[in-house]
Amino acid sequence: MSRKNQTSELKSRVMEVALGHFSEVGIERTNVSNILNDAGCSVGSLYHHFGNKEGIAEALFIDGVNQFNSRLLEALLPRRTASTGIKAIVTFCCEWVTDQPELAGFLLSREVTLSDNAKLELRKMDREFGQSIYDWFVPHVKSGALLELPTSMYVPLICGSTLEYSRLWLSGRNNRSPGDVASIL
Amino acid sequence: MSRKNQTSELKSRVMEVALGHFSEVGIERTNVSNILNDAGCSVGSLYHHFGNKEGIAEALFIDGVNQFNSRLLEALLPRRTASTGIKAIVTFCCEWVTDQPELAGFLLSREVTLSDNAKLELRKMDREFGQSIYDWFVPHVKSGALLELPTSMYVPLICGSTLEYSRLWLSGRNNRSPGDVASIL
DNA sequence: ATAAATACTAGAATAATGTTCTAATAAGTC
DNA sequence: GACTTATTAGAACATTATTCTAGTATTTAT
Repeated sequence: MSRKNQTSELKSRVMEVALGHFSEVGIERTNVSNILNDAGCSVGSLYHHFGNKEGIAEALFIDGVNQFNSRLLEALLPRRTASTGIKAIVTFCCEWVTDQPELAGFLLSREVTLSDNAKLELRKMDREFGQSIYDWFVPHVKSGALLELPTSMYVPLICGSTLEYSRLWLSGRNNRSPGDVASIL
Repeated sequence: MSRKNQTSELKSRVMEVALGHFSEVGIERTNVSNILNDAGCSVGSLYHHFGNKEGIAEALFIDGVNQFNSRLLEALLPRRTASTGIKAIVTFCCEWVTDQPELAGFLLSREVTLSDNAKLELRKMDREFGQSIYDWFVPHVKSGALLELPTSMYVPLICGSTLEYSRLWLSGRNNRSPGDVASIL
């Protein structure tokens, strides 16, 4: 195997293993040595690729947000009416959380403290994502199908309840999964 | 000063200082030694009173939830109609977050990993709080003023958007405080 | 094809820091 | 006033993330 492949395989193996530990006991309480053992990685390699323990969390976080954003857009953009669009967003959130509870829990926990670099990258992703969403929204606000509100309020209003329910489910405080609830929506 | 007073003063001094550090850089990245210095507390005392670093976070968490719950009930219980009640909850959340951003951020971050003991205590608080809320709700559901839904869905539906907006504001991602938004509600 | 440069791996050594432990001190109690 | 208990103190300890030096494989340039 070429080195590139070998390397990227090692990285994703580390990230996969780390996510398991992080979501089970939190970042602080997972030992680097456990990750090393489970992923079959040496100390040197890990620190070469990720810098430090937070670096793994950061990579996971950015990957996760990227995946979430692009899938959400896939679900939203084809919709032609305000109502089907909003429903698509809500349904997508519910299903995404239910399908990958570990990753969802990790992202929603906000346990990660991002480096300045990661913050910049995330802000860039935010802007691009926000712009795509905005473009979809504009015609529906203009047509009067959706209320005109300060832009910062749409996301919390549309996703807030769903995410809050998801948090409760992820922490084991209610039984029906968001995906299950969404299916009767 | 009596020892009891001295002790409880030391404890709250430690908690106050710790909250400052926690909300600034997170639990993991605050050094116990910084807390000790800033609070004027010895290693022995701190570990005697709190057990370990997480113990401080736990105490802060439980205190915070207690305070939030009791104040919310004060705001809700006097309301006589479904609509004024729901509005009271939303307004209260917005104002509470805005008034004590550090504590709110700390609670919403869910950075704390609770010990089994703390979980039990919290569950007990949850039950009592839930019961009080439930008692207020019942008549309004019966009268048809509020939809009948699975109980686990009321809190996310009523508070989710607000809390999500709060999280965004607390992380510096939008400018208008929840309290400010609520004032035009 | 060979040399030079680069990317990566390895794990022992180190440093940082949370926690324990023993002794001393002060407050409360009988 | 003696005794018990709660609290304080900080040096010693243990854990664990991270650094560092050396070595190995892979790519690139000549």
